[in-house]
Amino acid sequence: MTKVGSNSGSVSGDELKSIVERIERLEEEKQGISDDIKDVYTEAKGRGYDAKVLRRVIAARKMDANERQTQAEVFDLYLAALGML
Amino acid sequence: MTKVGSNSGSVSGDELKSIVERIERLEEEKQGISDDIKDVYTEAKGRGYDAKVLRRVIAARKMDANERQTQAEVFDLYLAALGML
Amino acid sequence: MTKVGSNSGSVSGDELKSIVERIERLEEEKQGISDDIKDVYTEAKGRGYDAKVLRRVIAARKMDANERQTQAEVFDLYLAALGML
Amino acid sequence: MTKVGSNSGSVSGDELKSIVERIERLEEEKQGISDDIKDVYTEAKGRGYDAKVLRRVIAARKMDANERQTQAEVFDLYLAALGML
DNA sequence: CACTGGAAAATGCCGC
DNA sequence: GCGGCATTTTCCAGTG
Repeated sequence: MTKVGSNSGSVSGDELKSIVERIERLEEEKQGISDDIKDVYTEAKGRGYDAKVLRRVIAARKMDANERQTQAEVFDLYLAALGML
Repeated sequence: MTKVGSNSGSVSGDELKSIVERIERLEEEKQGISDDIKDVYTEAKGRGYDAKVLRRVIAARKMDANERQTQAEVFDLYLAALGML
Repeated sequence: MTKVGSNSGSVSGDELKSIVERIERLEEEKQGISDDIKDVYTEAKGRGYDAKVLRRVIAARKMDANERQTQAEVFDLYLAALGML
Repeated sequence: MTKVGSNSGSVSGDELKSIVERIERLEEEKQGISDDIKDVYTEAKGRGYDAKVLRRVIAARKMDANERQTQAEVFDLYLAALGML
């Protein structure tokens, strides 16, 4: 049951306000970082890199090496089954 | 575990092909409808309507149809606690 | 300028309604097909296929063969430059 | 054309590495903040708040801050034409 | 033809 | 553990 339900229609404005503001503050920071990331991609693009591929590289690095290998194998297996290899 | 893992590296090409083709067929149809929608927007634009606003009207109506009031009481209560009402 | 702007605040309700309803009708159909696609993925999963990889296979097939090859080469090139190959 | 295409198959590992690492660093920070946000929601939940509603409150405030009234006149006009006001 | 903004897809999370 | 939902990310069309 929620706080709302458990106290008959009254909520501490201060407590709630604090929570909301903390979240909003964090989301601002997060947005700032997202913007920074975007900037780096833009810069990379300016230097001649292909942003799309760059994203795939980052994603690949994030993946555990073994997992990556496994997925690649399954992928090829499916292509082979479809006669595409 | 995936099919791949469970049968030592072999996949029925026919079954997979059937699945893939069904999906591709459906995606084609879907694309066709997307094109139709785009056509309507284009036509509307030709008649002087603002496509951007049109989209917002559609979105608003969808929200209407769905819930619009779901959880609204609790929501208003929170807004009130924040001094926003 | 939009229709709205060009006729001093009046819009033909019938014409607009027709447009909106046509779009909504099409979007319903589209949603239905999306649901169908989801069903096929669910079924495939039930048969042991890895849905994630399946999506990649579909995407690969959609891509022009040459373009795919090019992207793969660039991808490997980047990995090599990073000492990951 | 990408850097790749323009230099016959070779990419400066150092430059690329720098770019990739900057992005990865930023994404780490971003993830950390996401975790912080999640923590706040968890804490709020522990105090009896409904996380789902909280999210809607935050979203509503964001819309407030942004525009809320952008294009609203045209929008209302269309709604009126549709008999929705 | 690059950029912005909006739609679509994919991923991840939370609940049962 | 799985399905549904919300968020995030990716893609694409419209615009200057």
